[in-house]
Amino acid sequence: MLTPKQYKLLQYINKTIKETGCCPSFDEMKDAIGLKSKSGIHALIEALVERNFLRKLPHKARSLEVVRLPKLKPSSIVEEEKKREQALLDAMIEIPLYGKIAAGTPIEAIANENEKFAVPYETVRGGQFYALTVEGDSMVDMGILNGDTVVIKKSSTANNGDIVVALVDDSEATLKQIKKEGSNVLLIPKNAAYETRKLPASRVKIQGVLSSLYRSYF
Amino acid sequence: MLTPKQYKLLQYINKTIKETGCCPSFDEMKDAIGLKSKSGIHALIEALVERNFLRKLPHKARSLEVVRLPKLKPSSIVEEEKKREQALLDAMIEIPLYGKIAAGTPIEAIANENEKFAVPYETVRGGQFYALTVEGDSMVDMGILNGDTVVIKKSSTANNGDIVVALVDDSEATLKQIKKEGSNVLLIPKNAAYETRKLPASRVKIQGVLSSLYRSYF
DNA sequence: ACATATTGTTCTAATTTAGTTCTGCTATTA
DNA sequence: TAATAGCAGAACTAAATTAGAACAATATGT
Repeated sequence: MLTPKQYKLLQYINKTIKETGCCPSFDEMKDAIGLKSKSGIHALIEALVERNFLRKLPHKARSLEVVRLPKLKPSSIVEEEKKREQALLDAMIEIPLYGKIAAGTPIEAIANENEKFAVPYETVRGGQFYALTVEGDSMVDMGILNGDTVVIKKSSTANNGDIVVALVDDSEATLKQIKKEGSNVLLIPKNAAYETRKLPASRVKIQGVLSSLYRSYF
Repeated sequence: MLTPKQYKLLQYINKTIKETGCCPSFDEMKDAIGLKSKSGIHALIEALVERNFLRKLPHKARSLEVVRLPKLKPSSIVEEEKKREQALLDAMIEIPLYGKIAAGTPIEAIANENEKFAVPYETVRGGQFYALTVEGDSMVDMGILNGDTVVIKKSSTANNGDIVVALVDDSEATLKQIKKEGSNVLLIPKNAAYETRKLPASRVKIQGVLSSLYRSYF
């Protein structure tokens, strides 16, 4: 099967051919995908040809043909399955409540398997999840308050702009928005009173991505 | 027969390819099935390839393809699903999701009994509850954001400082902090851009008190 | 046919991401 | 106790991605 870039390019090629009737040039593709050089497009196309998703004539301009597309499940089937599973999956499930997050201790170290937090099962499908109690006000501008419970999806990777549990120097866990900047990582608090931290990527481990939030008013 | 981990991994790979069109990386797989190291994934994949459930291109990243799926689930997985069905009957309760709150319409008028919102049973004992989707930013300074779901306990009274669903002139329902001032009532938004409204108590009916809040980040 | 513009190919090299291998720990079982 | 399976963690190897430039083949207009 395909890598994400290969998939993106294949979709673009297919869409363009469908819409315009002719195949995009390498330069158009590199712009569409967001590359600065078309050599990368060449490599992606070679891979797609090798995997039999594309066919082409060598040295012929705009001669690509889409052989097949990765078959996504038709949405009607997805809907059907969702409905059928709904009854089963709407149940509550308990996930571990690991304690408070703000600063100081890696999460594994304070893991206490006894405490649990109940969430609807459908919200924690497709991954491993845990809950944390928020301590402090470093994220108030995104509506994450002291005392809130956040549900975190375990992951060692994240996208730019995600709110993550980041472990710094194997010793300090914090909840912050993350952005990559070359070989550095920015940990961005959402409160004007706090400052963004810029750290080499090697000092920061991602322990999970914010998935949902729960707050009680009693 | 497959081991539980093998079964889970195979299902995850199949689901991911069907949904996204591209193959997950070892790191994504380890997060999804709850391993901390990808060496375990390697072993599982080797086993699945050997048993002809998976196929891959040698020396290519993200090249897995699902050959077939097992007919039988490992018994431990069956057990787990049974347990979950049981949990469905025990722990969960659904409350009506009445629609959006911001302004304009009394809640009863837009009540749609079809939509439900699942919450842990313990959190909605001792009263009648319903859920609303927040629309607008008039409460952002208390961490209540556009799109959040709030759980409201039905009540016609409230304490000073409570956040309530208030019905003004039988026509307009809003979520605001409430304060009594003699024969008047203050409806206080929590956003500097909005102004507090002061109304005679006779024009304001309380429809419920904010009990908890839920937010999803996906 | 000629000149010129487009388009596709190749190469080098740096960086990031992904896959493989190995070592050792732990719990289980014979 | 020894054997084994499963997994964590690190070290290592390999592939994918990206950029830049040079170049080759093709297409186009005159």
